[in-house]
Amino acid sequence: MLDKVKQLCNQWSTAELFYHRSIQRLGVHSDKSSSKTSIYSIMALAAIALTGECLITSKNSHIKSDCVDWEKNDNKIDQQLITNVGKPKTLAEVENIILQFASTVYEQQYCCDNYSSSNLKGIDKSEFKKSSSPSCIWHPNAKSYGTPNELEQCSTAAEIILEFASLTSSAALINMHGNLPKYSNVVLDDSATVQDSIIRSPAVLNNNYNQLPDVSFVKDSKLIDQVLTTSAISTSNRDNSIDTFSRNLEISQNRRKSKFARRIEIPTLESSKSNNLKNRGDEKYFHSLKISPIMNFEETASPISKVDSVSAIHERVINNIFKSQLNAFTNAACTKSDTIVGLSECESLPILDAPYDLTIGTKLKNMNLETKNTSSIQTNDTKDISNDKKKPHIKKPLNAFMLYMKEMRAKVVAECTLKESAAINQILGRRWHELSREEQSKYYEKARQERQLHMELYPGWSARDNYGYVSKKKKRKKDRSTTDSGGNNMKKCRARFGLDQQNQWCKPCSPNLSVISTVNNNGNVVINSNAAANTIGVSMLAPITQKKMCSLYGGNEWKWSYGRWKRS
DNA sequence: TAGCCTTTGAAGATT
DNA sequence: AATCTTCAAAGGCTA
Repeated sequence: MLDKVKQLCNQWSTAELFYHRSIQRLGVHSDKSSSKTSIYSIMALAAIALTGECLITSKNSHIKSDCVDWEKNDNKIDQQLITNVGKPKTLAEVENIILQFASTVYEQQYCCDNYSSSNLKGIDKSEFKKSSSPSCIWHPNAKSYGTPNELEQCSTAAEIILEFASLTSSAALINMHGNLPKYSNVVLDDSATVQDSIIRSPAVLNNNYNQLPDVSFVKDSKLIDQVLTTSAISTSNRDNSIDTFSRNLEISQNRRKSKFARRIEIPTLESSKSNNLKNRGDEKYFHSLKISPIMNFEETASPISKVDSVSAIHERVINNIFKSQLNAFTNAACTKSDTIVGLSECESLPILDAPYDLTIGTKLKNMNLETKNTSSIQTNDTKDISNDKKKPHIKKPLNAFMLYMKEMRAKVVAECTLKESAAINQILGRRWHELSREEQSKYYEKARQERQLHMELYPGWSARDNYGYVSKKKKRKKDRSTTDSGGNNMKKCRARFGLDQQNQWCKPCSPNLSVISTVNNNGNVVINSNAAANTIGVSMLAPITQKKMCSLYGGNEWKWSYGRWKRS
């Protein structure tokens, strides 16, 4: 198991390296809005996965026998892939394979471009389709882009990737020569080509849509089960695992609008169905294949919905597969480091300080930077320095408001044309309080999931670990301001104007939304001078605690209810 | 260039 | 138990 995880990690890092290098060598931009590039990317990724899998499984004789089937095919690429099975390929060899994959696809596309943009009259489309339609690169013998039943079955992750990749490119090409759809409701970019419009077309996407969620070609049900059980959240759907997996795949396609999708105007009845799929561009399939935590997961600014939640879960599921295996490996390596032979291999493994949240890629990128920053922070305390070096900085999970703020910030910025975060945060704070309990509960639930996931990913982590991460200078200043204005002034204003004239209080004393507070676990309302005591997430307008209220006005029967103090 | 500002909530630290 | 402190995000501003 340990060896497998090691190999998986190595394949992982190698795949990423090869992917980027191949993209560079192709001279194409990694612009995700380019559907052509996405196809290249998928093909390259598929080739990488295949290559990596050959390396991994080369020790297994039964796998090797699977590879023998490829020899039946005349494809030179396949020949190359199996040439050195069992021997680690050099960088140049792997890159050449990838480039051949990509160039093959390009030639086919270029050829199709010419045909599609020229006069197709007189050409037997079916014949052309038969001869030029690309085959599945994993199952080259399956010449047709047919129903799932016609597909050979897959049993490994790499096979699934390849199947997706092949279907994606196949679907685009076949549609070019099949039923060319009408795109009256589509406004092309100036730079958009006919080819672009075809590949991005709803019909093409529809075709893909019909194919992709179907995982019937996945032979090994354990694989699906593994995917599902890795998610702590989706366990309730396990009984219907295939459907759930399909839904996750389906919904994940719709996470983010493509550049093209944003330019679709005036939905018509005819296009209503396709508009539902308008975002399912090729890049979506690339997104769906993003199994590397290093690849960016971009967050949308769309409102929270079930779609988003499931999509997020889907992302998490994929990432968790590798994280869980890596964690298992890491823990085993640490606890048994004395007994593991060849531990030096661990050092060559990529450092996957995987972040906790849903935007895995971005987080990882940031965290890597922050880890460097952390190590660069110089203090006189040698203990801190040594600790920083030992531990990568793992950030706190976002709370409900932070999640809300992250999502709505762009919207507020667009509306208010403000850029200063402090001002925007004030607006967001007000809007947060204007939200209904139901609306807020969505974010609380999301935050709860974040904390849960964070706990699973970093079992030993504590918020205490991050104490002192921010400079102590800031702490000193805050302490001073809190003492000066928050403490004494509040007493003065309350004493001077009383609770009935809180509108006369100065800002630091005012029980406005910035000072308010919360109901703690005991039902007491607590002042939130700068932060809150242990809360249950119920924000209410209450300037003082019950205890203080009682001490000020006598008795102990005061209770905060529906926005005002009442004697019980 | 580091820290401030500004928000709410979670959690650790302190009283 | 109650209260205080810190840190999560964000990006313009300031010393």
